[in-house]
Amino acid sequence: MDHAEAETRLLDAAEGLFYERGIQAVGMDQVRAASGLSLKRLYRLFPAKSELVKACLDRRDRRWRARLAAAVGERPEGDERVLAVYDWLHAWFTEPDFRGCAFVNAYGELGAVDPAVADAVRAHKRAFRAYMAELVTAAGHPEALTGPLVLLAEGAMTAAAISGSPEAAREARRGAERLLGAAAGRS
Amino acid sequence: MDHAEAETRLLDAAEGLFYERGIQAVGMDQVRAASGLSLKRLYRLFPAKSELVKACLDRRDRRWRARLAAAVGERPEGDERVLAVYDWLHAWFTEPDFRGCAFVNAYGELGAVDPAVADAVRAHKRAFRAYMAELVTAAGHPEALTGPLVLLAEGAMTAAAISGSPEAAREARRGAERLLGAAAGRS
DNA sequence: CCGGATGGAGAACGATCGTTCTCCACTGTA
DNA sequence: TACAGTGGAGAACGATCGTTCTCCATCCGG
Repeated sequence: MDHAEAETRLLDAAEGLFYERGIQAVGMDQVRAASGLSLKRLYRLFPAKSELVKACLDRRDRRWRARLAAAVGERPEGDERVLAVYDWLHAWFTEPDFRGCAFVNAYGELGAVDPAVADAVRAHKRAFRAYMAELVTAAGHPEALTGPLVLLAEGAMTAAAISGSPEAAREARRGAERLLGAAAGRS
Repeated sequence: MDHAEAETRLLDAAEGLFYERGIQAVGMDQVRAASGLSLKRLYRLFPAKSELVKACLDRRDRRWRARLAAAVGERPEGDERVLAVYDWLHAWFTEPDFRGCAFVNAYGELGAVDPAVADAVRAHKRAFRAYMAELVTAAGHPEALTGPLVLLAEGAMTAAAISGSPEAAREARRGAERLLGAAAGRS
């Protein structure tokens, strides 16, 4: 197993466990067992748990935004692309292992105690907001609509996690349709 | 110091520390030091940390909803009362020690690992949603508006926590005004 | 076949944490 | 003054965790 594959396996295992059970609740030995690597190799790749956490968050940020952008990109330009965000959220919430926004979870757990985590979370949310602003202005709406639209998405993530139902995405979409003027909405 | 005062001091200290730094990051000895109680007395009041955590969440739920209801009750009936929620959120976000919704934080940290925490969080959010539904229908709006209005508030809590700015409450209010039909809004 | 390096398995270490226990100072009573 | 009982301070215990170290099997060039 070469360096790149080891790192991938490690990040896959760590990210999955951290997301499923919480970061502090997962020991490095469980990460080792799930990744199949030896503890020595694990610590050569990431000399401390905090660096492994940061690497997981960074990779998840890139993947999450890429998946969102891919789903949005399939829709025609305009309001449809804004609303596609909520449809993608619904698909995400429906995944069996969905447990909320990993960044919100990490912030609640470690934001006050680990500045690197807090920074990563802020950067992720800032990037999401910037992306939404692009979609909103590209659809010809005033940028001031971005705030509420972001909050609907944000609220849907935590509401879906806590309630265990993807319905919040539908509610968020209905709210977004109304905010946008209910012109291009489907349902 | 009698039983009731000891319990109050303990819950005050524990809730403050848990909220400020996260639950797992605070040791029972720090709770003891902050409360001024002895470890023996502390464990007589709550035989385990998990029960102390649950008591903190329960008390915080009652106080949080009472404070919200008090602020809302000062406004005239109708849309004003719905919008008062967001104004109260803004005041809350502005408090110097604001660090997001304690229930969302607790859920991210322990929801997957402590069912009592998960239950308390679900109950809190359910109660908030029911309260919003009351305000929405009392103002003569269809109940279907409750979902998006709740999500705006929910999203504002986490956005304000992560960004460190209370501005999200203003954005949520503007979104809510638009959802309600922009009839009774102020700004 | 051999010697040295590599890496894996897992024991070991030091710190921390939740919880319990020990010891003692103090109180109220006769 | 003697004494039983209460409660506080903090040591102690056992478990867990992040991290490092030890030991051994395996491989490779000669």
